[in-house]
Amino acid sequence: MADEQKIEDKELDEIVEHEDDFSEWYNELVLKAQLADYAPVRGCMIIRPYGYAIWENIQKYMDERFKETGVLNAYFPLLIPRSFMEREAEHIEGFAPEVAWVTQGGGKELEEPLAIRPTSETIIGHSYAKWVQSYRDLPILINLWNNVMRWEKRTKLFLRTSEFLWQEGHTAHRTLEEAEERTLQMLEVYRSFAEEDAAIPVIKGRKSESEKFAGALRTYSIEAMMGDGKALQAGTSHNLGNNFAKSFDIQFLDDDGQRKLCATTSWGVSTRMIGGIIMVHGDKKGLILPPRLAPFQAVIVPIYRKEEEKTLVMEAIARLQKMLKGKVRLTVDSSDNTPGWKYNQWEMKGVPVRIEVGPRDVQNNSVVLVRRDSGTKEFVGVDALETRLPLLLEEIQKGLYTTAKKKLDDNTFHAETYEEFKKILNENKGFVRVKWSEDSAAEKIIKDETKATVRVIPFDQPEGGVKGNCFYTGKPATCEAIFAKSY
RNA sequence: CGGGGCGUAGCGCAGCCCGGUAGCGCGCUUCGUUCGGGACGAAGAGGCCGGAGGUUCAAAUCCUCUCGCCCCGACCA
Repeated sequence: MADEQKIEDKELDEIVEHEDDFSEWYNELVLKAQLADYAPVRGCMIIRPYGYAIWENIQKYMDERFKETGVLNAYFPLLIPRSFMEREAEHIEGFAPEVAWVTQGGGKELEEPLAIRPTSETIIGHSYAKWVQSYRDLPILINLWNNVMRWEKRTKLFLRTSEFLWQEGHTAHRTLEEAEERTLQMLEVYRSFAEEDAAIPVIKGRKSESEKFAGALRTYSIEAMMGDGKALQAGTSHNLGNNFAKSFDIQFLDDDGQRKLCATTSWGVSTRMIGGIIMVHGDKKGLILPPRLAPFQAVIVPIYRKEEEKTLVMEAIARLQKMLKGKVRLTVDSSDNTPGWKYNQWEMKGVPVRIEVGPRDVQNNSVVLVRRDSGTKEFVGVDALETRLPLLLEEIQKGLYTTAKKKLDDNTFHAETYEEFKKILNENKGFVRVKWSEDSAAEKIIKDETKATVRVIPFDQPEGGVKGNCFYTGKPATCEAIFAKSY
């Protein structure tokens, strides 16, 4: 009887098998790993310290990369006058349905409603117009770390919330070519961040007409494959051409004496990235964090029976902490839970390495290292730990990327015909690569019938151009595109 | 906005059909024994049963109206 009860409780407590119900697995994991919690206001989320620490690491690595390219941080206001929003026709059309408006202030109806920013292109445009007089004022390279609000109809923690944190970069340039170059440069920053720091392999490419940013000339993105085969847009970079410069009158006098319009760009990555990390690397035991972004890269679990043992073990741990300080982000779980409980807890939280220190280890002057990704155990002498642990973290970082890359490759299929395309979508989970004629009407029909959309038109195209016909329209293909269901 | 589920202790739920002093598990507190893969015993603390109206001697339970949340679709970083 007692045993039966125990088994039941254990099952209750375990996360849903993630193959069975990926969505439920995801929700439970976010809550149980204490990354985030639901907020009192529908669609909003509370990011808890453990989740926020991941975001801080993301910020740190991205910010370094931005600054290397000459970008500086600034802050722009949360509230944007309605008239600003309406200046760029496509922009307001695209965003109108999801803007939240402030209509009252100080107990009085406002003369002009204020939008809570869904993105800052318009208010940026207003300032850039003031700041730019001469070609000597260009380029302007600014990034904002802020929050934005979009009244989403259906929300999911980290992936799509009404309010989310992100960075939005906004640049202004002398020529269209320079803007294009910057757009691609930032896309490459995103790729390198995703692949090197988040260990998420991505496909770089261009968005289709229907998927591009409202008001952009061209939108580029990095697309990642989640554990259930769906696509996640992990970052976007937009070449806005002269569109916003026209609407906001961002002009300068060039060295040939001509007044010219600036070309602008914008680019963003959000807390959605955290959702991506969860869905790419997580397993049935919980989260697996890439060492570079993990709040704790290793957790020390002390093991002891008697008080004397405890003293010895804790002393040994204090020495380890001292030795590893500044080299590895470390935490010690000295709570009075049992070791088994701690193992499970920290596996749930995705800490890359567990360090076990017990009486036997103290006696041997060694520790046990356990990898979160593979579960592999190794015994390491205390003296070797200082060099071995950082190396192990590097191995895990690479291993996570390699595993994810293999999964991406293995689950990217090719289809020649629409029949084949539908068959793949029914029987497999993943991306389908096809020859494509970039026909927007056809894209809409395909979406209605299969829920799959053009995620990206990869930069990586066949040499010498695409030969053959579109898998759907039969017209001559203009590119190869990747279709998938998406978040 | 459509379809489906659900609001009872911090969390997960039972009780509701058939009205009669609010229960279980986890967690929490204290003490003791434990501790190398989710320990055990004992003693405790904790609830306007989402809200408002009704019916009734009596409502978590029946009726009406509301509010909120989650999931699935249309919209999206």
